[in-house]
Amino acid sequence: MTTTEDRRRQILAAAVRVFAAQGYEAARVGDVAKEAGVAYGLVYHYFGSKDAVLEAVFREQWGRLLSAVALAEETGETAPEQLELVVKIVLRAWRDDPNLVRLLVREITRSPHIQDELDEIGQAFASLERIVARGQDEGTLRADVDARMAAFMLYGALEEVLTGWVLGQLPDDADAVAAAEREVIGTLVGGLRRRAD
Amino acid sequence: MTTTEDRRRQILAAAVRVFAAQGYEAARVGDVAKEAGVAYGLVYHYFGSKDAVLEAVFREQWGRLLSAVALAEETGETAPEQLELVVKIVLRAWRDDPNLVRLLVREITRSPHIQDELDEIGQAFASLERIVARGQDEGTLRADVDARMAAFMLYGALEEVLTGWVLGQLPDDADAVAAAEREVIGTLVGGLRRRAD
Amino acid sequence: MTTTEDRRRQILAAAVRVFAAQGYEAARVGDVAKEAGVAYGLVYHYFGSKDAVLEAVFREQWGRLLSAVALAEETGETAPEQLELVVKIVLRAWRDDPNLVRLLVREITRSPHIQDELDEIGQAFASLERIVARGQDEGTLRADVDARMAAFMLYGALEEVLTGWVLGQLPDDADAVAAAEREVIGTLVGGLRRRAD
Amino acid sequence: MTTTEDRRRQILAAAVRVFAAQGYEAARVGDVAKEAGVAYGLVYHYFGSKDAVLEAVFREQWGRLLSAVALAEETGETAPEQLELVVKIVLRAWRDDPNLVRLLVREITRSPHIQDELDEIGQAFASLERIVARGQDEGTLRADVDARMAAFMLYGALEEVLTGWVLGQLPDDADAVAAAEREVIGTLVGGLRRRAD
DNA sequence: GATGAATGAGATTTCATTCAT
DNA sequence: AATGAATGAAATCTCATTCAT
Repeated sequence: MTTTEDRRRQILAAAVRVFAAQGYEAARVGDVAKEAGVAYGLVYHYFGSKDAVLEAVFREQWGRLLSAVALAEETGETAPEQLELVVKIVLRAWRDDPNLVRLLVREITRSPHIQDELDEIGQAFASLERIVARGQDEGTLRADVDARMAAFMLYGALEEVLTGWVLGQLPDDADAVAAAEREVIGTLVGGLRRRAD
Repeated sequence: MTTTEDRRRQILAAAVRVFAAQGYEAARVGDVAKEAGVAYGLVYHYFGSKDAVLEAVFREQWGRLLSAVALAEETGETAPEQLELVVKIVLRAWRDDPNLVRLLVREITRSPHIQDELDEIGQAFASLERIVARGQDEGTLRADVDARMAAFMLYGALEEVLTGWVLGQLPDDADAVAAAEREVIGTLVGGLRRRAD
Repeated sequence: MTTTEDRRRQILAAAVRVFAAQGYEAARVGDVAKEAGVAYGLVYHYFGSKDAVLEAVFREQWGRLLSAVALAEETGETAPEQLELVVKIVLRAWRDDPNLVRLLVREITRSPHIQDELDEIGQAFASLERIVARGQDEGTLRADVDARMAAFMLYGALEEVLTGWVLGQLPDDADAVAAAEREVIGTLVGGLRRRAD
Repeated sequence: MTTTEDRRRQILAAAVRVFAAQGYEAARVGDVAKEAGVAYGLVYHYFGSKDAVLEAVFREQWGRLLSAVALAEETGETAPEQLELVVKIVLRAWRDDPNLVRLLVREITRSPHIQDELDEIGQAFASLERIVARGQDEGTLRADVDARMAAFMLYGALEEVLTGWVLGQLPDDADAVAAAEREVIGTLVGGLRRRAD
């Protein structure tokens, strides 16, 4: 049963692999179909267009990551602790599904196709921004940094670490991933912390 | 005179504008030619292919930025001061040539075929990494962060700020740019500084 | 049914007509598609490129002729009789499919990129060579001619007669074709025959 | 002095080499210029077009060969002896200028560009045809072969031997060339000879 | 005469999308 | 639901020819 829904997921998972490997523009619809082991036209049966496939990946998969981030915001902890949690969530997503993360990282900020329609992305930034703002109110984060700017820096640093892993320019074994977590937290979150001085 | 080299630059400058406005994939060679005010085939006279145009932009324009970064390394100042200089150089490049920065930011991650050949980028990372390592030796930067990882975080944060400007998600008036400089320096370089505690 | 294979043949047959009429270089892929009554891209669906279409013509159509030649070799007859059979087969191919012969004659020498891959042609020469060599062993053919050289002369004479027909420089009505058969046999095969003197 | 005429010959000689190596269609005008060591545009200064270059090669170089053939016709000897002379002239031309012969052989019969304008080629055939016809009148050549057909067969056999040399499929050392002469004469001219029977 | 940059028509090829089965 | 042949617009690239210097 749910064969229909299974097929959909099967194609979506294949799309993640193919888009991650070749980039969205370079990937052909036929590559996705072949990777999924289904007929050419079936991609169009389930999704209306190539764009729609990418959008579905973003909406459905990115959502998983974003809802995790949203959960971090709900925690009763202090802002720095919430930021730490966000860093951990994002970096660990790499371990769970590197292809997905690779795709999100590569295409998300840059896809003219998508941007307008997907405010989920904006929500991630908004979420980070809110956490920072709250921290500034609480007095746990330095107040001389624009909250939105802080969110961008944090996202950028995370993205680049992921990119380093994606492109094999940074070691990505378990130890390195664990160390990266500590280092990003120490540097970024540390850099945002308000100090006694 | 040097008409030949001028023509080359003329086409390259047009390519930067067109690629920045439309994205590399979406831009047609004819658009570049028209923007440069030359005939279709002349682009192929100077560059062998559309790809080669992009590569030339990367190699030649990106090089200008990177050599500026390299100069920062030559300064006799302390590592944190050198890092501050790098941040200023990169962020100010936006003011000087937004189209170029927009292009570099948008396409560099997307072009797998370019990346390999362009070690200039690798050199920028190496430069940053060396500065950080020296700072750790001097005792001016915290030693519990891998130098290469630190370079990635710094680069990523800078890139994302630029991206924010490119996509209009961050304010980019003169004041905002000046403030961004202070904030990135405060957060990132600050986060890497060794503390008395 | 077998619609797929039919379509392939349909395009191939159209290609033979178009290439024969205009020459390979002058013919456009669109001409082939139009002649076949199919869309532009379908040619690329079945064959990967314009070159591949020509190669397919050579391999598949030329093969039919060559296998006929190979059959001549299997006959139990004497070498001169086998050579006569070969002459008849080749000259009659003109009557059966002038366009094909026109194409083969015009393009085969011109296509250096094709030649290497097509050993079918080499096999035709080898076949002729073997027949001649056997005739020399049998004592039915003169022994003071290199067998391979004899094969080349025979092939060349046949090709030129076909070329004469193709280009309208030799009469090609039924009588002329019948006469040509006798004359080529009389001259070439006769010239190779061992004589009592 | 005659610098002008020298330049012309220099370009023509380069064209022979380039056309022979790549084929006329595949060769680019720039290749000819580079091979000649002159500027691109100079080819157009001396010859009006790419076609005109080929035509000049045919007219001027082919003429040398044809006039030699014409001389054979003037000899007072019998037809078979004249044919032998023609065979020798053609095969020895290979030794003198293989590239030229390669070009003539490859393109002459097949160039749609040229054919109409160049009746020199027709004259070669006409010359051969006349020799054969005279031989039939004299009673030295068999009368049951159409004279024009005989000319075609002879030309074709010669062409294929040359092609064999061109493509390296037949040995072309001095001994082989000498043997080829005897063999072609023995077979072709022998095949056309009238016999006592 | 000599140069080679400049032109642009025209060719091949790609690939998202449609649609008959 | 599933298939994959069929379509054709649109892109890249080639190269003979022109022309200003």
